[in-house]
Amino acid sequence: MTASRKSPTIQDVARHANVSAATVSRVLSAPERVSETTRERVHAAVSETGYTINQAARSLRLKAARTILMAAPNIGNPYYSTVLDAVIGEASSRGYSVLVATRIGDDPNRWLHDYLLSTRADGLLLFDGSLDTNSLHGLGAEGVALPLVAAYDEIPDPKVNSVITDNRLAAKRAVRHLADLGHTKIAHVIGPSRNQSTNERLLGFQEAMRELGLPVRQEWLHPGAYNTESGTAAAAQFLASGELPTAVFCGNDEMAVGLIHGMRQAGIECPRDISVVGFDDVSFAPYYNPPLTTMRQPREEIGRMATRSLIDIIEGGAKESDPVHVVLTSELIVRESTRTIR
Amino acid sequence: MTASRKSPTIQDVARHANVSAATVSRVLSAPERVSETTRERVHAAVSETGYTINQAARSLRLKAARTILMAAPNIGNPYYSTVLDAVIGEASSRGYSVLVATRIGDDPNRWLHDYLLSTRADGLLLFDGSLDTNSLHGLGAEGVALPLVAAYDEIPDPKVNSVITDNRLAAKRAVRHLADLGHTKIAHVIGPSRNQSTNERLLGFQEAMRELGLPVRQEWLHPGAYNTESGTAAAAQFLASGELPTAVFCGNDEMAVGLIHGMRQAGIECPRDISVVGFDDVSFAPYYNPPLTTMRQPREEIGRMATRSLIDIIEGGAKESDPVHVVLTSELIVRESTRTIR
DNA sequence: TTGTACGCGTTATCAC
DNA sequence: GTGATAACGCGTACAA
Repeated sequence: MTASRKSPTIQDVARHANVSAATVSRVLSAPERVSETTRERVHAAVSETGYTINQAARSLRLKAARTILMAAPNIGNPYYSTVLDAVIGEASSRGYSVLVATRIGDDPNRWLHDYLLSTRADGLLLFDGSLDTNSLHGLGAEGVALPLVAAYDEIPDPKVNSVITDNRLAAKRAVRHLADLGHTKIAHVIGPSRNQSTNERLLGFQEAMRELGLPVRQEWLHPGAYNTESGTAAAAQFLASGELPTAVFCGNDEMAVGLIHGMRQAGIECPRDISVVGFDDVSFAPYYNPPLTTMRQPREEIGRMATRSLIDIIEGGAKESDPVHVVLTSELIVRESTRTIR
Repeated sequence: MTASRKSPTIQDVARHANVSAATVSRVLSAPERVSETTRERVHAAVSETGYTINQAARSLRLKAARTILMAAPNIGNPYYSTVLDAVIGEASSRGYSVLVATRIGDDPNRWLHDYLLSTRADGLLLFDGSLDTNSLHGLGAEGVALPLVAAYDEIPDPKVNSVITDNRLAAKRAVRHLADLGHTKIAHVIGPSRNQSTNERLLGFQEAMRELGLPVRQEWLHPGAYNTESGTAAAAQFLASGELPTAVFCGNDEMAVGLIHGMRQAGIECPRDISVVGFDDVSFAPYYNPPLTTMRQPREEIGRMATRSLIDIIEGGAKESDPVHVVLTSELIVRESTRTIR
């Protein structure tokens, strides 16, 4: 209720404890370098005054914010939000805060400047596959080493640290699963084309089909957008294609669900009439009706590993020489949305 | 490739443009207060040097970080992630960054200190209903006005700004919908008890049942945790209760889905044998099988409004006198998981 | 073990 | 319209 008083500074604490500001600072960051008695006095003064360190001043002095930035295309998507959860867990356990940004806009360079080269964030966790790593790496070349971990897909630039999953291999395994069940008429719902993981999955699909000697029909390739709506649109497209595929490999679970929904509207039941494989194994996948067969992405693992690498890079200094490349494997989870062909 | 050079400061720009640092600062924040010609010269110097403002220094000087903090219990939950998406959208359109924190820990005071009273964030968006607003408000009383908007439920403390939904009313409407369909044996899957919205929904359920002259059976009340697992557990409990309810009102969609799944395992089909109403209308609700009847929460709206209020408070200074209280209404979305009783 | 003095990069204030 | 100057709060040589 009192009028808004200035928050206490390290000087105030120093006065309270009859020591210098430097000593207070030492108590807070290197307690062993100060005597037992003064340490106690300072601690008491800290709680008396309700002192909290001023992060802005600290960041200015240290040229580090102890904050990382996670950039994702759409945090409302369950995939990214699960990853974010893991990122926050790992980061905060190491004393880092997490800044989140979406919809990066058309000028990633300007944007990155704003965030990273401004003592706002010490490093970038890049989950946006639609971004060009060249323009990012260009930043690093300006003289400032940019701690960056890309965690969305096969990175073309080996200089960029990355945590990825084997999208292509995973896609092949999904298609093989369908083929093992006797399916030969297999369609694919593709993700957004700007996204690199999309392309890897498409490549895996095509590769598997070729290896199996199965034809890829253009009408059975639907360009989607990783959301339920495009799954439903895919269903409409396949329905209109004259002949119906007996199985569909979808680029993610949301599209799979949209597809199944759309098919059901037309009287085509999954898995009775059509088998569907999703991708990601989002939280509701096992609870869907039918429970979804899908490629599980180790989302928490991705978030954890990427964060760990990034902070290691930040703290270890920029060891430009040896970029980290982690490849995690996806797992086929067979549930009830796929079955042997009649 | 060059050795890591220091990033350019406002002084460097000033030298390049043959002006003082003060002028550069003015060009950046109040361009109209500087002549056309020097303005151009400064802009040129900015791009030549690749200058970016140092936010830490700026925050230190201004005592503001242009950053807000969103605290939520679990960002992996689709409910919060959708809200976060809206929060980020609104915040960035007003030039603010968003810091996200979960797992606040046992000492919210200390935690808030760290984040808020340290020029790291200018305000708090509180989505964690398990937190005690008293200890939060206590902070404000220490002399520092804490910009805070609580956005999870009916706030007991009228001094705290809030954006809420009418949970109790919404619960009543859900139950009435079931009763209108002829149901009298109605169960409820409750959310986590620490959460206040849970209690409001429970209260609404009980109130509606009383007004309808319907009995509330203890075995048909299941204490859940807002996740799919507890929905399945609820199904098991109801199955074991001797008599099965013909309808269930679930505290959120994830539990509804878990319940339907669990029931199906036991041969009880929804909506044939049991009607289910969820809460939230998460993204997959319309695509579930059966499409879920649910109370839609205006999640984006909640995120937007809360963020807007918070930033207004931050920028308008702490007008302690008139806290903002926004109540948004939920909407009943009737789909196919509910039907008239046989 | 502790204190002094300086600088991190910015903006507001006051002159000119 | 523009420049000089001080101050924001902290950490760290260096000195004692």
